[in-house]
Amino acid sequence: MLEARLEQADNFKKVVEAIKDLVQDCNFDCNDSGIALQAMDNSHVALVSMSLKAEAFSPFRCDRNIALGINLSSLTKVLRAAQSSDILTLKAEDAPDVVNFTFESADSDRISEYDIKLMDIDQEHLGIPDTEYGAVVKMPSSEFLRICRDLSAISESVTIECTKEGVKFSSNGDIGNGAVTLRQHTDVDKPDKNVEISLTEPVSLTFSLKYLLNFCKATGLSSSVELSLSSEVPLLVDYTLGSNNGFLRFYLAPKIGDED
Amino acid sequence: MLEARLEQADNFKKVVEAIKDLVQDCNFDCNDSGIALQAMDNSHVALVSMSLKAEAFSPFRCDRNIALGINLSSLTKVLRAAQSSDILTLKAEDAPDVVNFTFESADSDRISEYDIKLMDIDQEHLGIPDTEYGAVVKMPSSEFLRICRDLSAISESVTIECTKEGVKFSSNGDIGNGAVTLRQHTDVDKPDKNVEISLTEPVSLTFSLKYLLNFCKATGLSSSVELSLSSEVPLLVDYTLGSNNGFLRFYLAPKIGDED
DNA sequence: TAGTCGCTTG
DNA sequence: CAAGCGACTA
Repeated sequence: MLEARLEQADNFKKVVEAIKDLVQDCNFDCNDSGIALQAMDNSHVALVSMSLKAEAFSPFRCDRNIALGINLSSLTKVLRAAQSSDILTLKAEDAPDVVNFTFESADSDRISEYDIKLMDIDQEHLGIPDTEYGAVVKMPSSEFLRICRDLSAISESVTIECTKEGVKFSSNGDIGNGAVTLRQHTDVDKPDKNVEISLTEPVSLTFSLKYLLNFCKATGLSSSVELSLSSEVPLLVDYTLGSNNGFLRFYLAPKIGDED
Repeated sequence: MLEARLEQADNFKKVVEAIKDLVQDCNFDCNDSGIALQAMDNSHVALVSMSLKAEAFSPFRCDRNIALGINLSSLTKVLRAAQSSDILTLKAEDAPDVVNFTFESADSDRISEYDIKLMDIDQEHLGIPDTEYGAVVKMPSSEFLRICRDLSAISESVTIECTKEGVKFSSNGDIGNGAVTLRQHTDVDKPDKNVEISLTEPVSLTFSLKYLLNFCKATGLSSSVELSLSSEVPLLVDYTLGSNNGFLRFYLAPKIGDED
């Protein structure tokens, strides 16, 4: 059986909120090391990969590997019933029909319990190659959100250009053009504001802002985000969850004809 | 003649907003003790009973008993013209064709006046038996709203089960099941958050969430709500208006086949 | 289907 | 105290 208790229901809510617009149904793969999820988005352009390590929970118990096939829209409905400071406990039998979510208010005077029916989902298991990226940019997640939002007023797509000078996000559209350039900088006092660039090769790739904005729903999960780019390889947008208790990663194939 | 002056138009607005979706036309029965209203909802499943005591007004004058038959949708339109902090005055002759609403801004710089035509409405007077309920639950009205909302994501109906341990709201639906349990608790520091249960007999009854959600439009009128239940008797959902100046009560017949 | 209002969260 | 998200209304 599976039993996983999370002190802050909020974290799980945010993870689900961040992926529910990309994926309809997916398996939550549970084993003794934690809970993981991998899925292509509905239009097969983006890929989501999430991991919540066992250490994120206390306690965490999972006797056998089980795949919980859940409809994310049902899950969202249920999670809406959780106050953010509630304690969330996830339970399932070894060959389950349902997964059980329990939300307890901190003072335990209110207990909500929900069962969600499970579904069989074809496990199109997606090997994600371990790529050596030409450029890795670490920046504040709020900054990334801001840039995607601002540039989406200009165009549907953004070109991310990484050189040793910095990273440049630019869009060209009908009303004009826009570009935001970040230079690498580190400040020990405000590590959250750091922009760090590791470059082995300059890159310039173009992506759909609609998807990037979707990924940005994970902003609340981590103060920083890591963008990894290489030519002709999907962009990796990586949010590391607090205390390194897991991650939420999005992959997005570049647009082919470059500029819009 | 009738003349009733209410310091806060807002309260009257909220009362009307809370019932306008249940009832199309109804009589406002005015006499020297105040203004009252009773009506079945359009589908004859729910009953609304409102009372605004004379003390809620200052001044209040009503020489003869009069029934003001008003179309609630017209009334709503007129009341929308009132700012929430306006002073509302309601006037009618003894054998009136119209009822007059006057809204004055607090500083009296703005006076709006509306006449609504009255209609003859068959006074199907509804004796509401004075029931001794098996269970009475007093809880924060916002909590009740929250529960009805959450569970309506699961099903059309909710079963309310009252035992000496607490009160349990549960729903079964296609995507799964949900239940919220509240234990009795009182905290003198936060009386608004109290959950108080008076039980003479355990009860379990099922109701339509659509109607309950409708009743919840009265949430803004009172920080707490009282649910009274007995087997095979309509549920009473009771919002006491501020300073005990009246009430807004809803009655809803239980669903027969219990579970959905 | 779009805009407004209220509620909840950070 | 301000912003974002969700619900309800027109």
